[in-house]
Amino acid sequence: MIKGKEVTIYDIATALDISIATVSRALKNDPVVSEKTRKKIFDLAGKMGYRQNHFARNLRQQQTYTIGIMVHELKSSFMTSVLSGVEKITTEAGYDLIIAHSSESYTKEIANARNLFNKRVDGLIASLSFDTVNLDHFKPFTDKEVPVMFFDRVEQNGNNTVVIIDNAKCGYQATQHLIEQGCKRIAYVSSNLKRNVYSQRYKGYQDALFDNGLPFDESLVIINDLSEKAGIAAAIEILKMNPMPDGAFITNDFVAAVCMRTLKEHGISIPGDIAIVGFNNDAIGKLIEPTLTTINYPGTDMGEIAARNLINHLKGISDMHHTNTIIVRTELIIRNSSLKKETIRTDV
Amino acid sequence: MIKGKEVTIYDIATALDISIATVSRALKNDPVVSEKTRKKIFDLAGKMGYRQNHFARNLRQQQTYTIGIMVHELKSSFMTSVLSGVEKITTEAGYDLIIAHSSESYTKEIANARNLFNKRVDGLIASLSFDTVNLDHFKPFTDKEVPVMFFDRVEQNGNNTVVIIDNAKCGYQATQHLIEQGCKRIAYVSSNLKRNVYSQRYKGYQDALFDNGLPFDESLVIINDLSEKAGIAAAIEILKMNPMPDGAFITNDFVAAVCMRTLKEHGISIPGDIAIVGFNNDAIGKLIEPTLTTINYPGTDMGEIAARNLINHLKGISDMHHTNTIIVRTELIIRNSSLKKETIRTDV
DNA sequence: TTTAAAAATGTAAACGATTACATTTTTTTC
DNA sequence: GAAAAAAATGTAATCGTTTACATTTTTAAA
Repeated sequence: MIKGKEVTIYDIATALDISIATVSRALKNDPVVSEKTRKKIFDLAGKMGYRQNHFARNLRQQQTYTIGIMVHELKSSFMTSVLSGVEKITTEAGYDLIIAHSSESYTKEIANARNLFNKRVDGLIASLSFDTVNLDHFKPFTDKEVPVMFFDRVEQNGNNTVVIIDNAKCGYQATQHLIEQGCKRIAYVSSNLKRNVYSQRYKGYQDALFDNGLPFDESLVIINDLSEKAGIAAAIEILKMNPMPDGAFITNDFVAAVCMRTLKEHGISIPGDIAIVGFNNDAIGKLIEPTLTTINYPGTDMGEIAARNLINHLKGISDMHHTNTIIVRTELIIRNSSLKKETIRTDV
Repeated sequence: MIKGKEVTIYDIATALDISIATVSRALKNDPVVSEKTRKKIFDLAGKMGYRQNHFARNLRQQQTYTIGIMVHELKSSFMTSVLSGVEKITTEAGYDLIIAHSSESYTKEIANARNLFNKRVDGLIASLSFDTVNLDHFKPFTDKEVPVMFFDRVEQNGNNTVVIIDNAKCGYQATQHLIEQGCKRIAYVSSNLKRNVYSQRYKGYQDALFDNGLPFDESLVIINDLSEKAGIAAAIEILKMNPMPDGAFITNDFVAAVCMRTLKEHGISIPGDIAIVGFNNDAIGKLIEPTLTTINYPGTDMGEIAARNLINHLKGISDMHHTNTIIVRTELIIRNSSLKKETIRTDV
């Protein structure tokens, strides 16, 4: 069956002298058709090179079998992990995936939402951009009852279903660890506090200080974006602090790595002069020197969980709206950038 | 127009008491409809919240406005760059993108090809897996005249259209650079030589040795995959070589970084004892110590070029088949891992 | 004003599946 | 062996566009 016109159920029906209805039913494994004809149809379909026309099916069924995913960027290892988790589940379930990224721009995010809405995705998975101010652009989806699953960067006040990690706990853990290493003045380097991930880590940081009887000093807080430039700037600022902090919790591994490089260039020793904890468990953490203590952030799991819940909802297996918040487990990975007290580790 | 049934061109036609044909034409900006009615139709469509049904259109037009991209993995910064380049172009042109990745498995690649074929993508962009042995699984596409654009890892013997870099030249440049730094025994660490990217770099390596009157020594060649384990293994092998090489061309930045880490753990100084050149210009190159000399690999450009050519072909603007090979420019980025002679650089 | 040409609009048949409902065939029951 | 029940198959409408071809309306030419 090389080249030429596409094979349709009409062709199969004609060849077998039966009706298209039976062919259609057989191909869907509808138990109502007899085993004998089912086999005949499958055999011929295979031989003729039949492939289902999804457009005809989707048009008729008013479903797209497509799910959209909106992310703020594609280039971090966290996001590619999420993506591959989502892709795994959606592919298994026979759904297509449309990926839209906003490059952290609110305007672009709105455009993406509109685009995916017009493409009529059956469901949506989304993580918010840096400067997203509200969720109005998701209203068309909820109005049309298209389920939306938020992950990582979310807005928790509404009654959205979200998949997140416990950012406050992680922030607390990271800070607590630095304190245990003897740090007394701990800087907090992070991003836009409008986003839950950063504000919650901030809260954890503050709580840990408080619980350990350490003063909170706002001049130790540096807020910027996630660029290389921001990492360098943070280092410069840290160098200027007087007295210099003896610890820093930097909520992104890449920024932490850049920051560390700049500090080292200025003769600062890590962790000797300043102990550092990052966030995300990017691959770089094990390659830079010293190796970076960080929070492991299970991207693949988050992606799988978000996708699985969405699809189960679509298939009517379970109702997403009953589960409001899913929290994924994390862990502190201790490496050398924070170990003021203990011996060098090369095992993690 | 919240909730309820979807607005169709029938609704618009009825409301305006004109025919659906005119509505359809107006919405496509067919110049045959008068400016006056066009405006009326657009206004009402906006007001009623009309959105085109792509399934009806695609069914009728026998086009999917979807292009597929097959990659061997998603997690490298090179591949995400390619992806974002492709995505940019396809989105602008109104095409959807379906991403399929094979995790370097030939079997999975075949399955992905079949899947995308059944989804009836209008065009395909592909980079081959590690152990792909032939291109038979792309035959259905060529049979149905679905254009296929290969990039990076390609098979050049057929008459495929390919977007690549000049791997031989890059290999030559990297090796030449090491030689200029005084290296006499240069190891070559790479992957499966079945893939053009690695075999061509190998050729460049050999040619550079030859042109400089250096002997080619097969015992200096290490072939493995791209994993962390492979990087460590390569370092161990290098350490065992006697005499140890004074330079190494490692055709992947991540592997190079891991290898360097292991070498340093064994007390080897870089570039003092051994100078190293990587490949890809990953972000890690600027963060590890010493910073990594590498070949800049323009992922975004490759993605954009592949996508643009494919789409121009689909739109009939140009014929892909006239252009067989597109070579994208690259450059050697010299950093500290290879500088035996010159002074430390912090500027690149 | 009539007529020819050009511009605008309309009619109706695809595109390829799904599925409610109708009909036929087969099996079971008495 | 007839009637009833169950199983299998068929008929035809439907999903929302696009577009070849037909028709009407407007404009230009004579």
